[in-house]
Amino acid sequence: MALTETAALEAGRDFIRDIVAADLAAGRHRSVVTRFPPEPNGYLHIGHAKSICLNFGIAEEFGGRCHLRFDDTNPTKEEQEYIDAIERDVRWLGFDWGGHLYHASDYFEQLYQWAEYLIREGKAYVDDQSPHDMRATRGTLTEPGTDSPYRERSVDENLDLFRRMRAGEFPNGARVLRAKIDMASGNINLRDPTLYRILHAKHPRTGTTWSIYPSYDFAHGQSDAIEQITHSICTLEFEDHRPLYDWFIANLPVPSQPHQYEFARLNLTYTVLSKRVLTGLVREGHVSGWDDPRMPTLAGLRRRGVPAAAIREFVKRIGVAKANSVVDFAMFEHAVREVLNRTSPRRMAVLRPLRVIIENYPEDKTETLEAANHPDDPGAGTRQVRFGREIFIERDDFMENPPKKFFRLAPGREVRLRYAYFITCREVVKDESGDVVELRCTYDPATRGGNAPDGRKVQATIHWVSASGSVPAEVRLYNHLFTRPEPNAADFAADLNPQSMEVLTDSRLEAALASDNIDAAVQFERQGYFYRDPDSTPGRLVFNRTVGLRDTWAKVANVA
RNA sequence: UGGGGAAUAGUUCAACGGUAGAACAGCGGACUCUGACUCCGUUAAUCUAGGUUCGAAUCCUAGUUCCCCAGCCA
Repeated sequence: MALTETAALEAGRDFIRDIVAADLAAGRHRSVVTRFPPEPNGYLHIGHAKSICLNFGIAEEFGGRCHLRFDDTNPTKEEQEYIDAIERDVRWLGFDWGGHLYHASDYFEQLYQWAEYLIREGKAYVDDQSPHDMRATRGTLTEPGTDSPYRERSVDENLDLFRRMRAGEFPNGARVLRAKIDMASGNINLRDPTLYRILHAKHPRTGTTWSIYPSYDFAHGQSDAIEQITHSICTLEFEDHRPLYDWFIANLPVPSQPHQYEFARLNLTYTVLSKRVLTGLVREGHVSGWDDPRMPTLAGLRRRGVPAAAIREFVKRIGVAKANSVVDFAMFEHAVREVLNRTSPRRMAVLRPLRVIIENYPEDKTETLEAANHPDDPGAGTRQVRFGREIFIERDDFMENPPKKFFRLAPGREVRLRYAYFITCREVVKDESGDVVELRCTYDPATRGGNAPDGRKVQATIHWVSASGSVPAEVRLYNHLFTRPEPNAADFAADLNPQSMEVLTDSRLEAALASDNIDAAVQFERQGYFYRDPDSTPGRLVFNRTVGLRDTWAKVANVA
């Protein structure tokens, strides 16, 4: 099938898409088939999203298909929970494998038959060496290995032993099946790699049917071949497995000839994308779970309020190449803001409230004012917000002794309450310790809705909620999980940011937020994008900050 | 002293022998009922040394630096 020009333009170009396009143009394949092959031993993270978008994206753009295949060859590490989570997350990201859901374990019998085939061809043997001895005879990076004393067993003996391995006659670790390639190869993967190991373990799908399991190398390429995968795309660390991948394809009667291509995995500043580390964070309780909003997992990002579209947009922007790289986290935040700015309804919320009494506003009066749901999109409609004599503003929006560049409320100064009135600060009320606890202000009734008939200007517009028109809430602010741009994965606990989560317990939200039933992030005006957390109860809303708005004032304030 | 890869603005990615370009970040400005958004401007790069060529980021040679590989993990 041909690639449409618009799809090509939108997709952008990278060396892998170039290869696919060239293969199609040269007629090497009639259509492209890719696959995303996760091992179900953890949750998917944003690094996987890069691979998912690449594999499913290429299939989409070139009119082919992409399979979801679980690489479930190690039952000691894999769990059903992960299988379920991975399917959910790929779907959430926006991709569809149609009927093409597969498992390496679907091919266990075929793989086994191919292993016997290699034995009969004299290209595989059962090795009785212990793991320790195998390591010792493998050689080093600079010295060749030495042949196993079991390397020249007869085909019959190998077959017998291998069948007995399958039958479960031997304990874990007693023997392995190895390919007979070259113990002196400069590529260590070719020094008689292990094809099967004995593992008396229950597999999530095959149960106790098997007591031997194929290695990644023996399973992956052949699974690709069975599924007629044309382009098997993986990360750089598999580059020197490619000769082995090709060796199996060349030496086995497989139904197709897939090729492997490698790209650089994603790294992000202030983030660790390693299953080992992510699993450690969860198991050691540094986070509340795989879906903790500080986690770079898709589940965590989703709970934080990051839309799938933002992740796709981010992946599109970072490109695909073969050079190791670390992407600035700001690039990710930019993609999130870009999508959310376009799509999020606006609301007002006061995170750290400061009480304001409007002295000239009648005690018993309240009124409703109209506020736009999205200032740049009239089609988004409006909502009513309640105003009254007692309101709350953000503590940060008042300074008793403002520096030159501070435009917001200060004693004697007039500002606009968004969509409401101009107010002027008349008096600052403090407690015994000198902390500001309340402001006494006056409002100008003529400025209703936020415009002064006399055309006078104010320097700032601030957000607010009224005491009677708001509900209390908990708001969770997140910062980087790690303190350093490039955390030490080997000792990740040392680089954890103790301030990665700040919980505000007495925020107040515009009442509409209590009844909104929006399953997406909302912009709290002037602050950022926030998403309702499942910890919310009917009586107490909990919101997560997805990402803050750009804050140039913070920069100015920091410099001063 | 083995094998496999990679080197372009601060960061990520383009440029496929013919004017080194974009995005993010930074800086300056305009606009603004969000110090947001948007818009405008601006700083800033070909790892080094040779060679081929009218012309090299691109081809060749030598070197430098960085990454991956010695699981019965993937």
